[in-house]
Amino acid sequence: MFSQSCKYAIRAMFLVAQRSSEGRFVGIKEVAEGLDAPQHFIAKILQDLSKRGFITSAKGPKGGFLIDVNQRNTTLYDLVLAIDGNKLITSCCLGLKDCSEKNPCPVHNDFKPIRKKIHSMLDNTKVCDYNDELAQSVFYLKDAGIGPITN
Amino acid sequence: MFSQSCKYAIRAMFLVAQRSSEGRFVGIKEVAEGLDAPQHFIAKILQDLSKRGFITSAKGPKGGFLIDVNQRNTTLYDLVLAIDGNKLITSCCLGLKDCSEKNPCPVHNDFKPIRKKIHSMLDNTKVCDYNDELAQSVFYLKDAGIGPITN
DNA sequence: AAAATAGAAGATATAAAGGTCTTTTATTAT
DNA sequence: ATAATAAAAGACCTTTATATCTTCTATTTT
Ligand code: FES
Ligand code: FES
Repeated sequence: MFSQSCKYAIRAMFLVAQRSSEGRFVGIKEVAEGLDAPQHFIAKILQDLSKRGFITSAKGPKGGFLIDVNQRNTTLYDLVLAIDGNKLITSCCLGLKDCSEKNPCPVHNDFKPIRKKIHSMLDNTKVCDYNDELAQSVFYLKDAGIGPITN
Repeated sequence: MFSQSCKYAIRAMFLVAQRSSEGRFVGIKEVAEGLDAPQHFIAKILQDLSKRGFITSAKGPKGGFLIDVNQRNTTLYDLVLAIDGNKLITSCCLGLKDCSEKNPCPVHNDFKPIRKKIHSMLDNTKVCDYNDELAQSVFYLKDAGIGPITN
């Protein structure tokens, strides 16, 4: 569905949105650990998001990443569009070069409403929408560790 | 959404289902041309589908591929499952190792019904369901050629 | 000013997906 | 039988995605 970079980007944005909501910068190491993801790969992705203006960065001690007031309006679709492009929403599911009513593949009519739903869902979700749920562990951004063996 | 192999496989199955419905074998070259896809790549995919029993093959002159009466019940989900696995339907959209109610990511609840819809759609579509529409060019399996320039 | 911290940048490595090519084997028609 | 046909098989190549590593630069604290 999404590329690995895009999945990490979305999770990282959720995490930074939540942890930076009080104004502090969140270090890259903290992000990587919070997602259980490779640090350098996350760094690259966050730097890209920073260039695109979705996130604010600061170097040096006390530096890191932060999502400011304006950036809180970023939607998941903004992120997906920037990283993976619009192909998920606009390209033919079966790979025809042109997805349209003029040249529909056999599944075109079936997938159209599904893609619309995906699109509206992504478009209606902002990166700060789950700050509370994340704080309260209603939702997670990494897999729960291997718990006690439950025999 | 689907891997390139999977997209080709679905389109190839639709094409062979339609063109072999009168009992003749459809050559690999004809399939590749009918899909506007690389012949050797299609060959590899069809051979794999043949091994898995989704399609019947015959060597030599008048040989090719055919979908027999039993194979007409193959659904798109059968194909997707064989080629791409079940990750589209069962894995976390944001890449968590375990997608479940116990450890849900922030989009889990939103994506759950969407994935269910995709699954049921694929499960309810058989490879021979569009034989007529394909014959009548209601649906297409390759892009229409560059038509006359319409100034 | 010096040292420590932490992101920026880009080269490099690895793996997976996508695609091509050649040789072999089986079948049919002559 | 022989020649022609067409799939089977597998080696090989290319591209893209994913991940890692090293060096550089900016900032803060002491
Ligand atoms: S033409 Fe295939 S999804 Fe629209
Ligand atoms: S946990 Fe992410 S989709 Fe289920």
